[in-house]
Amino acid sequence: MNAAETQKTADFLKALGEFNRLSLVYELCRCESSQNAMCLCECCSVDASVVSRHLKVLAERDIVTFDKVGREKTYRLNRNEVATQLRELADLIENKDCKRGHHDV
Amino acid sequence: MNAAETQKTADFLKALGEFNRLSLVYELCRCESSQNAMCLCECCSVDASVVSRHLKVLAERDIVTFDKVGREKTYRLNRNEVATQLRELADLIENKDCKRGHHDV
DNA sequence: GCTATAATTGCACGATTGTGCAAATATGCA
DNA sequence: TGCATATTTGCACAATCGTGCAATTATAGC
Repeated sequence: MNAAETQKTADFLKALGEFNRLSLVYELCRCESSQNAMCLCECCSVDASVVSRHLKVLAERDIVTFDKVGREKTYRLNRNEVATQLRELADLIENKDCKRGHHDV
Repeated sequence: MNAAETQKTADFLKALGEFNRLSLVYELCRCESSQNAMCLCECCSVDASVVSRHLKVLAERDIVTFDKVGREKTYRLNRNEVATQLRELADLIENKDCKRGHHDV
């Protein structure tokens, strides 16, 4: 596990590991269709600018994707990608394959 | 998903979502046996006090457990618990069961 | 064109966080 | 008892982060 990969995984987890951002993810999880930011604002009681910034962080980590329709941006959760990343980490931690190779740097 | 649960999950992810802490987790992942903090220090180039604090955070979130043997504390990764939490989140996000219940607060 | 709405950006602020160093504490061993 | 080693704690500091507000940009509709 090199440093760059570790950093990338840490950034991914950190993006999810904040209350309002995780709330946004849960909110998007509940929605079958894409949602614009104004709609998502309602799920966490913060300013629209804050939601905008949180969504940007989530998008940077590929946790959400958006389409621009008119003046709105509609966001959707990258369900498969996020779930896959979490499961890969779970597999690594549960250790299917790394117990033997001690200190194989 | 109530606020307390959301906060708990966010705290768990935040604990994993820091470079040196995740490095410690990976290091423990590589080790079949428990490791004391001094040994773990070697995997991230920071002061022993920093490692001590990071391990405390990981222990608070039940990511690692420790035994005290003499003046040493030996840490081990809670593989199953951590993997389970990650998989549960993955399942939730991939949405086996919540798509229908819109706004079921 | 003008106005209303959606979203972003700049700025400021307080809170939290990661860190190193030195001191303190705890324990093993001679 | 005294010294060495493992770990924690107190302190300080810089950096990051989450936030609100006001201003700005982008776009739809009149």
